[in-house]
Amino acid sequence: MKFSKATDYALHTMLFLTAATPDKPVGVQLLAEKQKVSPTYLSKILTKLVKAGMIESITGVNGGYRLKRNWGDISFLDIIHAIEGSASLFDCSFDHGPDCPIQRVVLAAEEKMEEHLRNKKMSDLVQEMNIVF
Amino acid sequence: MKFSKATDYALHTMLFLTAATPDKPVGVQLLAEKQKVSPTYLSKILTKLVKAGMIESITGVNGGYRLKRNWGDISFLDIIHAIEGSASLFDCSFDHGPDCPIQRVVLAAEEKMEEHLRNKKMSDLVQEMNIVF
DNA sequence: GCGTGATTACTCGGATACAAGATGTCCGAGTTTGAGCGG
DNA sequence: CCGCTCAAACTCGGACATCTTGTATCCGAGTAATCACGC
Repeated sequence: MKFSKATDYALHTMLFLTAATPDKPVGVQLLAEKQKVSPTYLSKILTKLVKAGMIESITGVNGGYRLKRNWGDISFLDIIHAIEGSASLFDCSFDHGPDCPIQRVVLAAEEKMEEHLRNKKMSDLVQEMNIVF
Repeated sequence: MKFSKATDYALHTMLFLTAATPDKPVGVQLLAEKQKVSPTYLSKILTKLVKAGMIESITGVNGGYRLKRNWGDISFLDIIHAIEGSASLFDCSFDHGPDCPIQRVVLAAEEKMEEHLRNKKMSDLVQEMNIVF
């Protein structure tokens, strides 16, 4: 029960892209270098974000990744779901009737967390901090 | 990022023990049978709960597991932490100064979830449901 | 009837096996920019 | 100066390799109740 490193990388990359100029794409090499991770691995992670429609990739020379137009709407939860999947954190494997009271409690708790993550946008962070990235 | 099955088993076992008579120990065989899991594996999980001080094991014939005296205080969070460990869900591996804004957001969200789990006790569940176990 | 020992029904802990997922690397393929070169 | 070609700088995607963790099993050891047996 832990967020994967991939999520860590994805969040930081999104923060960086949000803080950067939105027009120019940023190469995966630069992004990887900042976070001390191999470019190919980071590229694999970012592909998921592309498929989720948050960023787009520009191929060719001076290519890289760039935010899509709808940024500002992108929340922490969106990014986490894109990487980790959006399945619920808990599956009761025991069949005691239609619904499990334990599952109900845990899912309610999970919902609390997701609500917080849903309300936090990347753009909020950029505002409140002087970019030390 | 998912709760392990071990946590599932632990929660259900605790619910069962809470609902059962507190005096008599319950054999691991019965507990395992209910949840369709091997007794040896379940025993390994319950050992963690013993070490966390929630239950105690009675060796010998008619032995088994039994709640400790302080039940009623035991929350979902206690059980989950006993199984999964109490490390935080997120570690920022990037060093941008003293604290990471991303980490702050995620940990705050985690705290929301934990708060909910901390306030839910096993005894609450037993009351509100007619035991279908 | 009563003590004593053996049997039985349990849990405990370590060692081990297995599977799945996270992490990371490598390489071939496609794409765009830009430089070089010939006209 | 213009256009063509080619190399370089990129990302993309699949196929691996590796490592960690979760899941599960097996077995020997210890323990307590109970049963059997002999006195």
